[in-house]
Amino acid sequence: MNYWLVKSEPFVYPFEELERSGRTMWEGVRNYTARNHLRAMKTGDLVLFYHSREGLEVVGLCRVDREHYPDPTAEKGDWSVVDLVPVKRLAKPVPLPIIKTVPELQQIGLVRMGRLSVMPLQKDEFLKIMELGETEAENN
DNA sequence: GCCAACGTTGGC
DNA sequence: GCCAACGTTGGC
Repeated sequence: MNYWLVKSEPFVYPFEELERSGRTMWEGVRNYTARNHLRAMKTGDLVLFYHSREGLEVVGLCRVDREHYPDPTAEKGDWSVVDLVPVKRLAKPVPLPIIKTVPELQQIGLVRMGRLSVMPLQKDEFLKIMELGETEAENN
């Protein structure tokens, strides 16, 4: 089992839309590093869903339901997609500023390489974000 | 809206 | 094959 994080601009494709439709083809990746990560995804791998540009938080969890195949939206070049299905929305979204304060999460792509849209996570990194996202709103 | 970081392109 | 110029992403 591998763990990943993908970014989406919520005004283009929010997590709510994935929940509504029940499935999506993760199209449009045009970066070789991100594409190679898509190609490494296996059916059943878990994928955190992050809202970029607006929101700036991890909002949900989804799962790889179909491994990579050619991106039908690519007019030229060698690009790939996977299919994702929603698993659940996080009880509490995990904001980027919080992630940046967590020592165990300093190595993740979200922090180290801001422009990468598909990135792997270590299991403990994945679990840490899930833990933050599942914690009930506390104290305040 | 600005700009840092990174990727891509193209001249040489 | 180097590198300057340009384009894009995405946080701030």
